[in-house]
Amino acid sequence: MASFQTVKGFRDFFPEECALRNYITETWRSVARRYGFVEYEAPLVEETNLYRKKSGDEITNQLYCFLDKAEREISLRPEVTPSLARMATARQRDFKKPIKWFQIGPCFRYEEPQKGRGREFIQFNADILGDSSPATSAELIALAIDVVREFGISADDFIIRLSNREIWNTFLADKKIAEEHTTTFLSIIDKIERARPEETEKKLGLIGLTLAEVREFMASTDESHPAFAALRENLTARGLWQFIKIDATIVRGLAYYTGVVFEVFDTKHGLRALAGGGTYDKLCSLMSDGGVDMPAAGFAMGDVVLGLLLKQTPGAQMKLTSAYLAASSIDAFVVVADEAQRPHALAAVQSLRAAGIRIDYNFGAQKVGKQFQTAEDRKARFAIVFGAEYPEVVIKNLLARSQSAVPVGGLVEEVQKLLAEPAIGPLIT
RNA sequence: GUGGCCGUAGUUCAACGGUAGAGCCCCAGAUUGUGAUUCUGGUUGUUGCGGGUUCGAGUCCCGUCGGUCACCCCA
Repeated sequence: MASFQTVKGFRDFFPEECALRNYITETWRSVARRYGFVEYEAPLVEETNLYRKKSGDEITNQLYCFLDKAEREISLRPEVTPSLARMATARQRDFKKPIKWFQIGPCFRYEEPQKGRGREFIQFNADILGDSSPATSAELIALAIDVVREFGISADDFIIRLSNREIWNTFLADKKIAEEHTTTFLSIIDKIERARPEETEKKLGLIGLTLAEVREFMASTDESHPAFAALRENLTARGLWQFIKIDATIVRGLAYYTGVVFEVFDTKHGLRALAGGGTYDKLCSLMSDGGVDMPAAGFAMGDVVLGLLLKQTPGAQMKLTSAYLAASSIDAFVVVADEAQRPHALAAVQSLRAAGIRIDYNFGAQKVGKQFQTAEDRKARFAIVFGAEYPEVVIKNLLARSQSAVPVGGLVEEVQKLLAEPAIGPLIT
């Protein structure tokens, strides 16, 4: 038994998990680029005050924070948006608007680990700054949809729940409710499906509302509401409106959202939110003390819930499996059948690798049968045998179980030619 | 931060309060130039850690660390 364990809530990435992580991050990156987003990165740690300034209690009591050797208050980043706002406002004149940026990297939250939640997770952030039109939200939602679909998760498997905080602002204004109650009110709405009705009624009563009138307003809010008109037109033109479900209870806890808010959920497994985001037009102004007033919108997607969903969705799992195979397999295994030929085999190993072919071999003398077994275990397509017949070498196709001999001088070209052919072999491996 | 369940070999799990075991994995051999199957042999533990009860604790009690699930909230 090892003396050390991982720190609570952190995880090891053994090759299988690492392949999953890489597959997820590479997919995020490729789809984001397809949408014209450019990658950036921010520090893993920031002054704790950066997060205090931006957020309500939700984030700050989940901060993974500590004092460094110079007694500075430091936090591991719980999210990247505050850093983004700091970076973007600091140099906003250097970039043409709209700024379309994405980021992929670990974030940390100090909370109790549970299903779909650790203290470390990898997050994908996509944000658009400097354009306040509904087209930004539409672009982000479209990106979120295409990212999820790229993993092999189909329209049956997920849904976007969409709302807009402005409909509640209008509602409160109509009811003559003071603006100071807005935050309290939104947190009641956020919990309305989970809390007991009597309690909700009581809390609403304190700010001068009844549950009945709130419910009536919610029931009357659907996709025909004017607040969604432009977004609906945009996403309908893209053929993506079918993924949207209007849900007025989506307000999102983070205090800084101002308009459109949305969350991505799976439809079959009751998992936590896959992704969430919205518009946050005031954040840049807040973070720059009024220096830069720049509209913004964005969303974040985490790797943990997504990974759970990928493993549970058949179409997604096939892609996942082939990504793992591609990450762990080699093209050919060099078998040293006669130790006297090892120097020649090593020379060939180097030549093959220089040509970009993935090659492995056994470090020391080993029975030929064992070497073939290793080649099989490594999912190599070919075994290349160096034996007494050198300078002839034998190339064996491990799937078709056929073999041929070539002079060593033509080995690299021959292997390249064979690898270019489609793999043929037993369907069941 | 609060609560439930769990912690035994690399791994999955057994073991009535009474000598810590099995399958798989791994290594070697049967098989000295060809992959399966099979067979044989072998390595591996301060039972997470620390106290307590007991003649005796993997087992019961307390604490602690970790895992897991839920609350809270969210990626």
